[in-house]
Amino acid sequence: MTANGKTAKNLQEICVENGINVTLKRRIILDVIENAKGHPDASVVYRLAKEKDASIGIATVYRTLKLMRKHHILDGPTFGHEHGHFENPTKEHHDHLVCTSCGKIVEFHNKSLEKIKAHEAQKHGFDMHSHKLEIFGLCPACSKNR
Amino acid sequence: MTANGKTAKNLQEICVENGINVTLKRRIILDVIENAKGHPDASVVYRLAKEKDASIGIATVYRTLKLMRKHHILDGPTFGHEHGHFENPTKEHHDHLVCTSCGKIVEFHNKSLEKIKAHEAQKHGFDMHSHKLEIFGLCPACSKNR
DNA sequence: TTAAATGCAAACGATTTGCAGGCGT
DNA sequence: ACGCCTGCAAATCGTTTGCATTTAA
Repeated sequence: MTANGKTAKNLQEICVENGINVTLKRRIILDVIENAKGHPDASVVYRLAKEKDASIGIATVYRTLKLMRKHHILDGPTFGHEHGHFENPTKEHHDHLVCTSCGKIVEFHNKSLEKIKAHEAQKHGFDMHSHKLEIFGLCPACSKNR
Repeated sequence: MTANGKTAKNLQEICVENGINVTLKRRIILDVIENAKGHPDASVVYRLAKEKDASIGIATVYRTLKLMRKHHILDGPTFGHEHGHFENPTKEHHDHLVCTSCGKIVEFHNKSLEKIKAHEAQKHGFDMHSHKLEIFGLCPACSKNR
């Protein structure tokens, strides 16, 4: 947030600050992401970008997304925790801190958090049967190495 | 089967309650998951299961895990967004209620929740850069149809 | 001119599926 | 005997990479 209370930076500006060369294709991809509803995946971005510039290839989309991740400009659930890890539900519920650099996972439990989850579900008329919270960031060790 | 529904059930019991045929191979896989440290993925489960029964194939592991997910017995990333969805960090954060029956998604925002997230990250020395909370259950409409 | 960026297609790793054989009831 | 369960290998899906070409500073 800036002093005037508005988030002023767009993705393109953030890229420039990070020394990323914002090419035409990359600009199109960034535009798509900024204007996309919800949480698009690579194929959605590809489709939307292709509507604006039919010459864009899927590889460029992936390469651009990866570049953004590397600079911590974009991130998302599966970034840093790529595929199918499972949880044993017979253990007591806990939430996760996930290090996006080394993959380290720290479990924690917070009663107030659980209460709020239940409350939000009830508030929207949902019959909750499970929930998952993941917090992504840098663990102390990786944080130090920057 | 457990005498009362309150004491800790193991995965095998939960399967029986769900009408799942617990075969020898499946029992081995369930054992592995219950005793595994941390958050194993399919290949880890496969490796550990194979130590107990060398004839187990990777396909059986995947089929078993999928079956568990279908019955909401195992929780995994597959529950929500399977792969590469990402979030535009310039937008305001929100959490999700996901209906496991019809797929409906309701977004919500809760300031206390956000505070607790930040607090937990800080408490464990994590430099948080994103987070995701998903609450799974039945939406009002699907809840009514049961 | 030269390094970075790109498209295409092949490669890759994780997961799924078709099929033929096995097992339990 | 019948249908569920399984292993194997091939297929599929999302993602990455090698290479030749294009682009832009």
